[in-house]
Amino acid sequence: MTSWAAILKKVLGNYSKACFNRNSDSLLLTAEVFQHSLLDWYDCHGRKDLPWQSKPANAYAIWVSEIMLQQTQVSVVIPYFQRFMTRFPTVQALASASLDRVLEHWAGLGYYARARNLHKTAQIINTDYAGQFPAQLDVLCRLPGIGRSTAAAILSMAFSQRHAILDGNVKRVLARFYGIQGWPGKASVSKQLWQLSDDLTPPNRVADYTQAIMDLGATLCTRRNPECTACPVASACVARITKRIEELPTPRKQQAIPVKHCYMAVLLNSKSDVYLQKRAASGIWGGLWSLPEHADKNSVIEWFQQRLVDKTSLKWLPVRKHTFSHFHLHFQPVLAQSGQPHTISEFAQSGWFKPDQSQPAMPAPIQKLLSDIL
DNA sequence: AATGCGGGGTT
DNA sequence: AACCCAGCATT
Repeated sequence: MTSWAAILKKVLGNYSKACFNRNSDSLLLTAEVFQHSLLDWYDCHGRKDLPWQSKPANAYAIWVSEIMLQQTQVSVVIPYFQRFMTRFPTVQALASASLDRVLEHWAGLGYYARARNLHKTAQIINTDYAGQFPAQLDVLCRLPGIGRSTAAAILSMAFSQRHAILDGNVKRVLARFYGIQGWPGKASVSKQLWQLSDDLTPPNRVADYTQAIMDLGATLCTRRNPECTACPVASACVARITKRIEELPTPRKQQAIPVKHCYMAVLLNSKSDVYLQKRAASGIWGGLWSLPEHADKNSVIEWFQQRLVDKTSLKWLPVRKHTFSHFHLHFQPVLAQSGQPHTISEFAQSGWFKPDQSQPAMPAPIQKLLSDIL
């Protein structure tokens, strides 16, 4: 008897009873009320001038923005988006650029597989689809870096196709509105939320609706201290009615994250260029340029000795800490100046770089280290 | 079904 | 220090 529909009927005084009388299907009815309330709110308070919003819609810009916005906040994305679109204004420009150039424009955003997938997908669209976005959900979903939610977002916002999305904002809004318990990463919970998102997605104004429900989650229905007093659907929100706003959506069970230790070799030549290696394509900082990494002290010392740097001239700098989503990294930079030009060939690509330039693409903590010490 | 993958922001 | 954020790919 605490079903959502029962609660809704009790509290839904301010939305017209005519709606209830007109249709006996409470779910369908609810969807219509929800859509109308949300779209009215969007017309007054939604965001309509983000850099990737244009009339007519630019599918390329929407795609790039959607990838950048994965696990990344709007305010962080905007300057990256501007620079990226200036340098790669079209899918053709992106497809014909080198991966290194793309990564340079991504450095600092994190989740670098997104940039590699973006580049790969640009080439696929350019060659297999004549530069035009495939406008079918299942086709889009097969492209690297595009999952169900991102595909639905592109198709709804760029092509006005009716598809439901389920990003972090929508998960939070729906988990609260329907009082759905359980971590949304769990398959059964995710399945429920996808069903509800699809139930609510309207056949008309779907582009506005998609933006509206994300705006609601991003600006009012925030993780902490949501502004329920300004929310267009607050009167029917189960979490609000049952005072469970702070508990929903259920957070994932957090486990202690490990600390990993390593050394980073900072080798300078006579011109004070720094020696960098290109990292493997997969794993942490995949494809980026970074300092030679060593697991233990002996390994660093040996590495420097091979380059004619004596053990006694090494400068052991203070340990620096960086936190990833799944582990802490404590790394100690080891600084030395080499009298000789370095000629030993490596498995990885390597070279000397001016530390004060934006090239090549470096991880943020390495960039920070070099700017601090050089 | 669970894990790997960054970095910036907030509290 | 803990937690969050316009997810997806891999295993």
